Amino acid sequence: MINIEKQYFSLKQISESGQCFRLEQLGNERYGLTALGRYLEAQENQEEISFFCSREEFESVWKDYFDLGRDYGKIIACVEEEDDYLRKAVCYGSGIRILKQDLWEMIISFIISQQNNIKRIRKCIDYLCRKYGEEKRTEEGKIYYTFPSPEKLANVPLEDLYACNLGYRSRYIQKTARSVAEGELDLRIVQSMEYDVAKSELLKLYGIGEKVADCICLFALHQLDAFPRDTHINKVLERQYTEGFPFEKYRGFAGVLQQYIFYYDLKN
DNA sequence: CATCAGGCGAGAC
DNA sequence: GTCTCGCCTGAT
Repeated sequence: MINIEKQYFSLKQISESGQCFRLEQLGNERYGLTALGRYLEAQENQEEISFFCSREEFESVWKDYFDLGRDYGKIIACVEEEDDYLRKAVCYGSGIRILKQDLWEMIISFIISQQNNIKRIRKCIDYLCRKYGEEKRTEEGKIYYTFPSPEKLANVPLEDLYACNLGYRSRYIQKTARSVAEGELDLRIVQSMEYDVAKSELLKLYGIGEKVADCICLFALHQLDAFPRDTHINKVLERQYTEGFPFEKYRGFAGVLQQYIFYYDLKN
């Protein structure tokens, strides 16, 4: 078991912020995360978070996944004094971090997210994993399912995708899975591209537009300049930033601020 | 019963 | 380039 001081780190807020759909609350302070082909349980109280894994696994996998090498206090400190709205937002969601999630999983997850709510997105992804993912078992006997590969999803008949309640996104998922499986887009190469280049490559995939491409850049590629604009964010920008959001002042981490704003708006 | 959820592609202009 | 429209499904 590994204990982490809970400064700028809240599993509850990360889970609720809607960037990760497979981090679920199991009990009052207990969380389960399925990611990177693994399963991790964690416990969170006021002061600290306990990870139930070895020191080695924590150091080699989860430390990077949770972006623990970055000082989010420094980002929060950059928020302008006179921007009351943003100061309230970062204060309210100060435990949010931007995770480094799997690229393929984020591509499909955020295709599913369009015109959809978090509860149903989770349900769809869970169903896809149970049906087409690989069944695994932890040492403690917990059964979990990995995220299905591009090859696997490419071969699922359209009607079976519809049966997963994916709706019109079924066609997007099938076409995108086939594009990736056939090597039209090499995901390993996308990982090392500049933000603008990676985004334009993602936009070529069927079912991926501006908003979804930015979500993928932010939550998988860790391109912190990506600033996904959904209906909520657009309303906030119209309401709070009639002169325009000061992107130039927050270069290099505007996407993190987007998450604070999204979360604050979602919960208030 | 209507409306809306973290949009997108296709077609018109 | 910009605009409009239709789209699966479940919750309210």
